Amino acid sequence: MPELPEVEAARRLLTRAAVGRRIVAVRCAHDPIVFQGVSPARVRRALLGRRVVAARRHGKHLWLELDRRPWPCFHFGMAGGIEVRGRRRHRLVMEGRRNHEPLWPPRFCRLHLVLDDGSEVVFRDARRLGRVRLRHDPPAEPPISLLGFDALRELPPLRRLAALFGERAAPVKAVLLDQSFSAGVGNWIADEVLYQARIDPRRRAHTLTAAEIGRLRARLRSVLTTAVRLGADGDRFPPKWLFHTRWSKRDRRPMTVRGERIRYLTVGGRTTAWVAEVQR
DNA sequence: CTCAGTGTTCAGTG
DNA sequence: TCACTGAACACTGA
Repeated sequence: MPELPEVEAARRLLTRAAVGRRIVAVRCAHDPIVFQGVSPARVRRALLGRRVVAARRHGKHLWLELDRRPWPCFHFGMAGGIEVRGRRRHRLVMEGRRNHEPLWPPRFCRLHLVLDDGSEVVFRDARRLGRVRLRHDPPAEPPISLLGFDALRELPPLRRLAALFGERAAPVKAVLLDQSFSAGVGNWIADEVLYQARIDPRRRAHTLTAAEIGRLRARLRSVLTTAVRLGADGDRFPPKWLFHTRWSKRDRRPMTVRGERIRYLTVGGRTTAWVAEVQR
């Protein structure tokens, strides 16, 4: 379920588990879709024996900086994630594992790394919408070079953000979802931020007032920092968040905890939850 | 059984 | 050029 907070949680997990470690074994599925045409042999050659220097992220893209290039770059698609098994303890980030599923490596494992302290790192992706690429200079190469500002670390100052919105006629939600605009914002974050900022998701971006953009910016920052602080664990998100309606969408009358009726429509090709009485 | 989905890309349309 | 639509990808869970 990967948007920026989940990818950031995975980055922090990798930082703890893998940075400073050497890769002593590599198991790689033969999957030209997930691996973007790169053969398992090439992946092995790139990773085996390397030391991990850092784990980096931009938007929803994550990569490992190694002591020699190329470096592996990950995108989680709709259902991908990183799992780590420490020497002693199981650690599980993204995908909820079914109860009583003792499997290791986990189902849908695409890439399996063993590190020199005995811990293991797995990239898993049930739907195969995720990607693993090898890059010599990730920030300078696509797809990462095509991304806009990282919505967590690089949120532009109000004036600049207003100027960027001023150039766009598309619905504000579509603009937020555009990764070449704000990298890392996905469907639930866009809905959450627009709800909290009280802005109708269909509003054309260039019609937003300075006050509205100010609210949008403040809510984007607070939603992201809160979600990251809570380890991207939706169960711990504040009860007032619209996010929780994701799980009750099939209710006859989905409501927020404030008793607001939630409506659904399609904006930017995506299902959009919103509250008509609040968002203008 | 059917259908939508926390994402992206591409072809086709207006 | 911009913006939108639908399809495709492959699987899960409601």
